[in-house]
Amino acid sequence: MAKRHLSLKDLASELNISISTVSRALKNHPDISPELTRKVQELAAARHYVPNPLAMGLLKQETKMIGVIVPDLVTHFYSSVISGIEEYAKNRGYFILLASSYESMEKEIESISNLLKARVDGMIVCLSKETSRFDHFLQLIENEIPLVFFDRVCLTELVPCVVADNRNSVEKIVSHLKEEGFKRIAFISGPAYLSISQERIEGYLSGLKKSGLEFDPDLLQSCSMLTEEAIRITDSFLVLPNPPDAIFAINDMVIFTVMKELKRRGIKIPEDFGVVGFADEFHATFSSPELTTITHPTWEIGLKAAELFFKKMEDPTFAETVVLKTTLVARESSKKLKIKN
Amino acid sequence: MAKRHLSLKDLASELNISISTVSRALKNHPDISPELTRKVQELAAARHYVPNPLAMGLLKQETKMIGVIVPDLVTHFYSSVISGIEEYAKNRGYFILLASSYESMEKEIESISNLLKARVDGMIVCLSKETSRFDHFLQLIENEIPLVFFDRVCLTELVPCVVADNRNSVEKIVSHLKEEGFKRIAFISGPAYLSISQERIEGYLSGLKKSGLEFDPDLLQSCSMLTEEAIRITDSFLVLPNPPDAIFAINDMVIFTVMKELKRRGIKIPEDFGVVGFADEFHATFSSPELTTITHPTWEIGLKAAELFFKKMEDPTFAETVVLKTTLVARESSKKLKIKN
DNA sequence: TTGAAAGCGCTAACAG
DNA sequence: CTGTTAGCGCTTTCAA
Repeated sequence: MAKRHLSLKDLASELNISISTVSRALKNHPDISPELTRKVQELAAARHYVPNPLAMGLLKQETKMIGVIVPDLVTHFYSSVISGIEEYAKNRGYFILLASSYESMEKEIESISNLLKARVDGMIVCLSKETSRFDHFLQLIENEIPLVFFDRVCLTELVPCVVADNRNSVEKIVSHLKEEGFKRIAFISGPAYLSISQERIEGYLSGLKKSGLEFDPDLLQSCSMLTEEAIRITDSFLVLPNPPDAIFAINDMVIFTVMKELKRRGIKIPEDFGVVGFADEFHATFSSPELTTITHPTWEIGLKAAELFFKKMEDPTFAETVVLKTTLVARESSKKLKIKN
Repeated sequence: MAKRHLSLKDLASELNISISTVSRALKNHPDISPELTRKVQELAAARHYVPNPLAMGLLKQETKMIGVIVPDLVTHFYSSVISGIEEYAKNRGYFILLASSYESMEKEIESISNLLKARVDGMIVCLSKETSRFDHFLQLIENEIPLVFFDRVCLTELVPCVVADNRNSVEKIVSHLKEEGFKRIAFISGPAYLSISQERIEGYLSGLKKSGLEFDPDLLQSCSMLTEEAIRITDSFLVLPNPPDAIFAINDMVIFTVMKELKRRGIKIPEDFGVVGFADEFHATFSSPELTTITHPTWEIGLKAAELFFKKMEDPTFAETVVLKTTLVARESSKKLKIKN
């Protein structure tokens, strides 16, 4: 319904010159006389002329839009990464087209198809937790559509990736809990086919070894990340003949649920049970006790993903994986020692 | 870098017919013979032909994109509304172009300009908390660019709006606290020029009256919604000669901060002090005690805003304000009575 | 029943 | 130094 936007033609007819002259004047083409150039640019500014991206896109076969697919929008981790991507993209004159997979592979595939319909120039993606096959991404790669993964990644030999140092993060958690005096550390991991699950399990095993603790298979469980399952797993830990005295989980949602379940059972945190989260959701400091977590550089992950995206656009063979450092923020939920003093 | 997408021309040359025939066949134009139509459609399907939105857009002067401006992405309220908008838009074949104002009027204006450059067909906006002048929106209206506001709104005679029933929400809070036995209820509001602040203050006053409580100006404060100011106001309440025994705030961020400050001072919630939030951030149930809040139908706000947007596209004079009901979810932070039993 | 041509806004090669 | 023209992909008269 909007009024027709101003076009080069309008400027041209107003100045009684040709369209191409206007076009050239606006880009300071040396062929155009300085006075004319100035006159054209002044009129364009006065009229708030904005080039039509559709026309440009049609001509150049590019939309200057990046499709971004995340499992959901409402998790702080993702929205923060998106903000980072948006910031970097904006500075390069690109827009972001957002799509949610709602943690479903089917919706992920649908999102890709939608973004393709919108002719995005490429995509930045965090896999859904269901995604165990990668055909839909292979197809993008075959069509030479620039692609970057972050956090939950795959096909790392073909696609640039940005990930947190998951292995090291978990090692930090284990050693921190050990130092605080916890001995039997349980880990609720995510679906086995996810890269982040595998890396964190590796970190768990190596962390235990480094800390001189034994690995007990009973203390390592995979979780679909649903509330009910987090509760079920927590309960199953508690009834073990030799139960854990500390626990950490693949993300904060799960660990918040665990905390709630522990508190419901009258178990004291951190006196009886150490608890550590993963991702540092915004509200970690509002829980009681405040949650010790691994903090991810979410904004930087977004910036880096966008940076790699533009590299990938320039060089189709580019496929580096960037690993970003995380930080363990020790809060109350794991401070057994302090309490004892 | 991506391979050139398939065009009508490709299909036409493959079938040795003209482009316009292919175009017509694909939209089941009656002029085209059934067999040809079938043949064309089969080939198009086999080749996964997707019409080029840039070409369509250029022709029809529309991008099928809606610009959405929110104060930030990482607040659950906004990301949830966005999800709702996205859902509705997707079903109508529209995409969403996202922009954050970061609660700054300057960035809001910049976002509008950016979205205009991208030639969105219109915008759905929640005002930044700084926004006290509306020239930038008046300009959109003058240019007949469809616009819808949600939550924080303005220019309601000209623009369709979706808001929560703020007045009634606050009345619910006041009467709930009164019933729980609290007598001096303080309210930390937002900037005075925001519609939500005004409505909630109205609800505060009428709620007090209905509950037979007296209004004490000392107990009503405006807040910029920054952490430091929330702490300062909390402290100022506590040193009053006649301090409040309950408090609620314009949003959950502020009230979480207040809770932390109260706890830090050893004040017991809800025994000594009742606390109620506004917006029901995802993590309200993870705080300790669990936070009583007003729940907003965020998803529905998004759906409705999108619905109004399409109405506005069809009818430029349309400017209805839709008011959605909220719910008070009573949790521990306000349950004085239960505790006493 | 089908094809040719114009035009949406823009750039770039080619003329003048 | 400036104008003309073709073409990006598509729809839509107008012609055949």
